[in-house]
Amino acid sequence: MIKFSLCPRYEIAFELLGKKWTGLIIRSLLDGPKRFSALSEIIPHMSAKVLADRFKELERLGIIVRNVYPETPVRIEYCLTEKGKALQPALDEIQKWAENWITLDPP
Amino acid sequence: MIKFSLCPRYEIAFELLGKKWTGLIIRSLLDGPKRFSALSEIIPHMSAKVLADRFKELERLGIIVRNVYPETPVRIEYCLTEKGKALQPALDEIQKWAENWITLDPP
DNA sequence: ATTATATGTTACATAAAGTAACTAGATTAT
DNA sequence: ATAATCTAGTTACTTTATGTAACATATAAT
Repeated sequence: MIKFSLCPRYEIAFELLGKKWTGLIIRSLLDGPKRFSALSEIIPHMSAKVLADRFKELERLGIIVRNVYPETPVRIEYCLTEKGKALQPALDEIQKWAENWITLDPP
Repeated sequence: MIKFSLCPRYEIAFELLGKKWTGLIIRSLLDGPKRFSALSEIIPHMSAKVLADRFKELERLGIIVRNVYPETPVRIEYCLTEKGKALQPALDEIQKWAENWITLDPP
């Protein structure tokens, strides 16, 4: 009997996207480079601790780069790489799905 | 100043996909209905506890249905709804991204 | 020296996931 | 009748991930 199994690359992709906040961080950065404080405002329920963790992991995986501008006060921007930008079609499809199938609770 | 913010439906979509194992479970079910033990074999590192939790949540969200066949021994199948099947394009794009950008460690 | 600002870090608390043993209900074997 | 088997979970307990709020560091302006 042939056993169905998942693609290992797909599994690795979901080690990333299957973590809380990651999909929101990357989508925010598709809009353009952003700094730490800006991301914190865009995703207010995410703690600074987790944002720092995610930035480190995304940088390690080559999905974002950290750019330091020694102004005053210092400005640090996080920017998607080609690998990161290449996630846009996938995240756009999730957006489409959400618009078609998610109903918001009435306020 | 206009503040960039994320689509609430997209955020809800990632409350789902941003949980460990969810993306793998749904992708497996796109292949056809499957039972508890089959999923456990397809995703061997996932515990039965979490699989039971995910099945309950996915059913609550209307993404899967649980079908009971009173054979002997009992057979229970989990099957994607239209809402669940509609995730296929998104997961296919993640698959494409993974094939283009994820390199596997050499064995 | 004091203040201000951005970018984080740290210590501690709670929630989520992992592990391994166990349960329930329905056959089937002894 | 009792024990063994099978699927589909559950339970008690441990470990990991995330949340919270206070603190640290670097730079420059006052």
